[in-house]
Amino acid sequence: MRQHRSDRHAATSDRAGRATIHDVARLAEVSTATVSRVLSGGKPVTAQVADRVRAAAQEVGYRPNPAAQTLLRGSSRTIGVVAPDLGNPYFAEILKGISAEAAADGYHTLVAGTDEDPEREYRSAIELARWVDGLLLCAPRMSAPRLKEVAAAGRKLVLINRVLRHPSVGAVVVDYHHGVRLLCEHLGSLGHKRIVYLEGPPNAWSDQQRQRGFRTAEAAGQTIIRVPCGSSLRDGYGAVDEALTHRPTALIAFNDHVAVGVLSRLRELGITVPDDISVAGVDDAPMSAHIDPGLTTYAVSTVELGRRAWQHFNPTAPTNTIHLTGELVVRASTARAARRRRTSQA
Amino acid sequence: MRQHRSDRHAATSDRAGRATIHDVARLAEVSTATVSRVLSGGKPVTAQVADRVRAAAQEVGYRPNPAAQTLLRGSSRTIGVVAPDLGNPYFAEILKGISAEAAADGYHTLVAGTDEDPEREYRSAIELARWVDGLLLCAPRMSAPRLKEVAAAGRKLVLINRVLRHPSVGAVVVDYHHGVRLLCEHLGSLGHKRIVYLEGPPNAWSDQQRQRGFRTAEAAGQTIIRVPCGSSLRDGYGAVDEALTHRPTALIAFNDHVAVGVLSRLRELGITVPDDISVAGVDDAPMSAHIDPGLTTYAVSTVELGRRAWQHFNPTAPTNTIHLTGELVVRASTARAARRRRTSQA
DNA sequence: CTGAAAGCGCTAACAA
DNA sequence: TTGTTAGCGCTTTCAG
Repeated sequence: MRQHRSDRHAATSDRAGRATIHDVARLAEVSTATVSRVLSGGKPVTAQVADRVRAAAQEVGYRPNPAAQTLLRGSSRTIGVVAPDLGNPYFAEILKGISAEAAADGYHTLVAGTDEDPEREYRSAIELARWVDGLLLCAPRMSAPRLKEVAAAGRKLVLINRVLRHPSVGAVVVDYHHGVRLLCEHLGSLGHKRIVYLEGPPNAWSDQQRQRGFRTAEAAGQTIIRVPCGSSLRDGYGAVDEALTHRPTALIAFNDHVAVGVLSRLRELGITVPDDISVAGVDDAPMSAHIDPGLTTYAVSTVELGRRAWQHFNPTAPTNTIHLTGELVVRASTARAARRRRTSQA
Repeated sequence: MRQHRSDRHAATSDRAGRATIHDVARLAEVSTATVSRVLSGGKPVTAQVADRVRAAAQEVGYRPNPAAQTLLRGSSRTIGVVAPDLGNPYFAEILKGISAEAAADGYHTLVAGTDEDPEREYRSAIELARWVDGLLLCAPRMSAPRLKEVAAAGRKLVLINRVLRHPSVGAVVVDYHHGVRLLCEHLGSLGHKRIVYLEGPPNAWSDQQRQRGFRTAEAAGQTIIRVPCGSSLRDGYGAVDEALTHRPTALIAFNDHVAVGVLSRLRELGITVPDDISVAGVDDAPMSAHIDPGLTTYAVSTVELGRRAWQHFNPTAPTNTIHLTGELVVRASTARAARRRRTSQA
């Protein structure tokens, strides 16, 4: 007993999807070519034949084998998305946006998380490149030469929050330099002169852009102290104690998740925000408007990010770098700097 | 100028990945069969030939075409994950967990978000079913008959937070009945007798399980008032005003995200948690321990969920329903019920 | 141990 | 309008 089965009852739902085009052709008494023509549509076929084919296809529950179609067409109608941390809401939202756009155009989305590991990132990208029509790398940490390897291994490469000098690689980046400048100016206008920056992951291009913003602030006379941290809530929580040893009047976190961790630890320590210290984040996560105190941050739309990234996959689109500018959102976590206590040794 | 190119320089990185097995065979002066044998490993080949093949493959940057392999093997080494909302951190974490497990075993992960739409959910599932070796549906909203159709259309179906009477469908579910009972007992012991439940999405099986828990609480003498809400932060924010018209002493939200929205709105209204009203969530989101006040909730490990789900894809695993039990986490958002004011009309 | 040939399921070119 | 045929890139018999 193999593929065949003329029993009518079992057809509709039993092994739906396993039938081949030959089964349909046999049942409709036409050639496989005709079946293909009917089902792909827009081809010259007699209405009567078309109906017979469709009925047969329905009956056996035929769905074309996508691997066969891919092999033939040379396109899987699939894109790949690689992100450092799929659990991070920021990347989750980007994934949501891009996969929705892709689905609307009939594309599937393959994902891979890399746990911030540049090596796994590279391997995942190379691996997926062979499958997909286009590859989207979110905040890739790998080196530029490897990025170029990936570009060469695949059809189309698009980067989010990373730039690469390469003729065929598109990118969508948030202007974090601008964001940090806005944040620093805001804090400066509130009298803050001594600010700790809780740094993001090493190798993160977007952290380097923030650093540029801080250098601008330093040139303008502000004091910026850099403390290694990371990108998650826990990282923020864990970096507070060291940050405080530098006696800042304000903290700027790599992103809002870090900032939430920071607020949590400060609360534990009995330090009031914003009275004792101001805190700001970056990215405007959904929760940032809803926590207490509301978080001052730099807001960029992740849906816009996803949408723009998808546009890059349009073959007619120019392969350039799109810069997205956000805006300062001032909430309750920042306020006028507390007068520095002369000697505030605990 | 088509596929061929004997220029040595261009080989390594230029069009890496586009070379076919024939290119390698030609360069190594062997048959394609031998190339295949060498590259798939474990086949009898002379060491010398193997070296020559590997060198040739390296030189032209050969990577096998996955569509061809899939067509031949009948397996894409890919699983599909469908979730109502990819941006929701709960599903993002499940996706992270499952895709990490899958990747560790050499499987890829296809994703689809459905925006809570049962119709799109069904279509995505049917679509993916043809591609993948296994399908994971997170909290599916579609009807049982349709679920069975999906099960029939694909190779292996696993459900998260939904059960289905079907011999070949596995499931991993959280015992929300238990969770809600714990939450109600906890609140009961604090003197709460009038509790509003902010309901989850209609059609959500996991909401029905919570409802069972509430019926148990009602049988034990507590008063539960149900208010339609949803699953997101915004939903929670928006449902508070109606909830308050019922004058509860405590609120239980469908999940922690909803609860955060609730806390936010209560704060706006000048209502203090837990002094004026207690609030609890479900799922123990990462932020729940870090917000103010810390959220009392029912905690289940999403990584455990993902890991168990992956186990179901092991062909030797029994196709049963795994029940995951969580635990009550008491934090600052719940406290003894305030003495009811006789007439507290605003 | 290696090569030749068949064929996975489908679509496109060419005939009829 | 329809059928026949070739072949996408790979793996796997079956001979040698």
